[in-house]
Amino acid sequence: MSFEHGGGIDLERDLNPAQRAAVEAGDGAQLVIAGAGSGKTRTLVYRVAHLVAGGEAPESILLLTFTRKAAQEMLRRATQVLDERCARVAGGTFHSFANRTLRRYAERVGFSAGFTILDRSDAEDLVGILRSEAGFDRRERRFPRKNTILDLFSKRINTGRSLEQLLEEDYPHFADELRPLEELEGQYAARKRRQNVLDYDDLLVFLRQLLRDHEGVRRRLSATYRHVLVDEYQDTNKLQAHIAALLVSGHGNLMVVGDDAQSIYSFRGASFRNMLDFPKIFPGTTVTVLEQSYRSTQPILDLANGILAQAKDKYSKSLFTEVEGNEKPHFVRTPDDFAQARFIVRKVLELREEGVSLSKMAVLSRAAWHSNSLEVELGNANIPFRKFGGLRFVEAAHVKDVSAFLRLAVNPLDDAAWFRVLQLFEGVGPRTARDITAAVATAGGDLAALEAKPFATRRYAQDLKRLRKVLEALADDASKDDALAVDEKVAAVVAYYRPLLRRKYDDATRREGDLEALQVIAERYRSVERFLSDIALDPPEVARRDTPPDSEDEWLTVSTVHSAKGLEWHSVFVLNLTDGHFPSHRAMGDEDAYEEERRLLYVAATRAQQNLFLLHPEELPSRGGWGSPLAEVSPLLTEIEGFDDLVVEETFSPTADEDRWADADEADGPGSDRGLLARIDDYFGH
DNA sequence: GGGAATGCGTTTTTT
DNA sequence: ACGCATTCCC
Repeated sequence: MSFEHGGGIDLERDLNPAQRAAVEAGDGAQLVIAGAGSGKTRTLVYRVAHLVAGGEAPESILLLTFTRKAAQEMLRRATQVLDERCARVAGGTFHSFANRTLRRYAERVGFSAGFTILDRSDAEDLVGILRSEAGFDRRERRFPRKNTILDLFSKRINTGRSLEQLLEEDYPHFADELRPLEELEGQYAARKRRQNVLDYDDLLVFLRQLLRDHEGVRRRLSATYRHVLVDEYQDTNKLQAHIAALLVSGHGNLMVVGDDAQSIYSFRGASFRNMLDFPKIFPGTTVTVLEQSYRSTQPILDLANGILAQAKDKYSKSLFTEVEGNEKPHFVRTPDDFAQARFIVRKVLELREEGVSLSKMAVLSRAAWHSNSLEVELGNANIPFRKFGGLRFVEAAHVKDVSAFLRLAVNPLDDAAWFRVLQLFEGVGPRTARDITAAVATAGGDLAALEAKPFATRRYAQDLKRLRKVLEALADDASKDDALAVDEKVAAVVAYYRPLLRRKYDDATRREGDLEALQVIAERYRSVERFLSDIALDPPEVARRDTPPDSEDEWLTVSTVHSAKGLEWHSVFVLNLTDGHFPSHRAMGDEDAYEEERRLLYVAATRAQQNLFLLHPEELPSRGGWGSPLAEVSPLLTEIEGFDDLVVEETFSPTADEDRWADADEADGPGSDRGLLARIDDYFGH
């Protein structure tokens, strides 16, 4: 198409009337309620292109999205629609925007520009240190654990409720601990400030503070970003909504896009009420509703609408489509987990024979571990796949260890990093790590403290001495000519860390591979600070499962529903639709949580363009280990009115020769050579 | 007796 | 991978 090479945009041709209205709207506040697959991204892309085409400087447009990848993708598309100018539009997540802005204005909120960022587990470690310092770990009465404590602090910040309220509503059994928790919260804040570290919530809190309390800065930023666009607005929290509003306080040019029915992040304080309340903050808001789906067939939408019909609280909207196809979603019963995996393997191979590439198929689940046995079967059948969601590359213990060294080189006051690094040594546990950390802090970050009195005679004295040397080498002034590049620093850390790694893990070889990957990633960076903040805020995507190198471009997606947000595939499989897996048993007895499970299923179903398979294993290994209780069909499905008519029901059992011990070569059984063909293709290529 | 190492059971989602 | 409990070591 010619429009890809610039020369103006054809809104008439490329957009429907509702989309066009949103794209062409004038200045002011705008709310776009966009159903699944209704061209929400397209609308944002064209809006950006339209603004730039109309003469707006690209640098004065700010696009806030849920992941950095989403922003990059949109801006890439905008450059195709218009021209290269769109690549200069500012984009990223709220957190990365906060990071960039605070680096410039850190002093205004009592930090200095070199601050380091604590991810969730670092923050937990720090809370854990404070918790035991205060003696809460050795008390008679039960005291909340570090991750519960952090949940409380985080919810207070992100929802605006008070600690007292939160305890009462969500943790009544800890209601007596209000005082100590408040105290702990104060200490946590003070400690972070002293160490010049920020956690995820702080990035937002201090950005808001900066905007709210510093008029000059607010004006300058508001003048810099003359148009602010926010994607996935249903998954923003109060704090983020406040930040967006403050950012545009000078002009009111704010466009937010979202779908209340797809709000799936309330566990971290998000509220789709932000959508409902938006027009209250900005009277005169233009509201647009996008209801036509360009993604899914009508039978899939019928089911999706059916799921939503049960929802308690929503904007009403009803999706329709002109997409061709009348195949109803399949509701597939299998005897167990294993059969479920076999069904998927068989179906995936079958679809591929029909010409659907692996990259157009996805298997979605409620929780990352639900796909464990499937992954084994995919491996047996030689189906390349990539897994998204669950534990990430940079969250793996060995990667965290290496980045902790780098953090110390940048910021020797980072207690959480010390705590982690010190425990790598033989003879150092939580208690000793805490003492050494405290000694360094008292010395104001002077590494000489490592070789001072009490520790100099312990058996780990040599380790501390070497640690000091390594850290000093890393901290060498970056402006010097012979300073190490970022990847050289990573290499230096890895070389030092390797023996420690080998002592700690029996699968050290695999982990060393990850560290090599980390080194490659580091090559792209010119400063350790940047490298570290990206690791915390925009974790690089590294496939966690082996994909045969010759099929890099073609792999099946295995993902949590959360990580599938915003994406779509020709064929989608949803795993484990049983009472307790999807919905998660954790959501039982909590109406709001249960409603979120419903929206989650809605998101899963609306990822599908042509085929949707809902799987129900009738028997799953039970959680305790003993016995194998029958798994009831997910109430999320049985509650749907007319469910039986909305789906095609089928039962699948692997044939006898397809049993658990069957060799992969015989996996497709007699009478079928489809699987064989697929494997021949795999092996020889086309 | 304090603290480190070891083993066991459980596992929602993520910036 | 983590918390938790038990065992082991200095």
